[in-house]
Amino acid sequence: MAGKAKRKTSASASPSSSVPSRELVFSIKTSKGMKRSLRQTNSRKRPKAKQKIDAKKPKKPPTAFFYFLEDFRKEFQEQNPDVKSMRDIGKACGEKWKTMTYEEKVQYYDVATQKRAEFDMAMAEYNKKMENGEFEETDEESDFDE
DNA sequence: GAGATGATTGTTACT
DNA sequence: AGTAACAATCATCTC
Repeated sequence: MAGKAKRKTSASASPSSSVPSRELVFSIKTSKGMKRSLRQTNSRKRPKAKQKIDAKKPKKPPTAFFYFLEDFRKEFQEQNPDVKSMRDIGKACGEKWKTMTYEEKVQYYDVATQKRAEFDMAMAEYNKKMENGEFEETDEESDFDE
């Protein structure tokens, strides 16, 4: 296990240090709600929630919020067995998420950041294969000989 | 009965 | 630079 921290991205968590003050450059600004607003304005177009089975393209890793959801959901169900759907939980989770402090959220951000690193590598490999022509994802000219 | 949806925020890719 | 779409999950809804 020698330091495998090969991330050169801005994240560079550098957890090896005691990290008294995790200098994470997360852009947690108050300018949130904007994106959602746009989506809502345009109406979230969701043709199908069914995820496609694109084994070639690396799926997007769950965000910090989702990790928090996973943990929060368990506790939430215990405290609120009446609540069932994830929708209700999501609302409660989102509300609490906003109340959470940076330090509390940073835990999940850190996990998400690592996942992002893997995703980045997976994407790099995916792109690399693409160059090799392993996959013909691009529907430029599917008619090869037909 | 089986498929689709809705709700939450965050991240990513594309234009 | 900004927007559109998708990531997990499951009760509920629709046909």
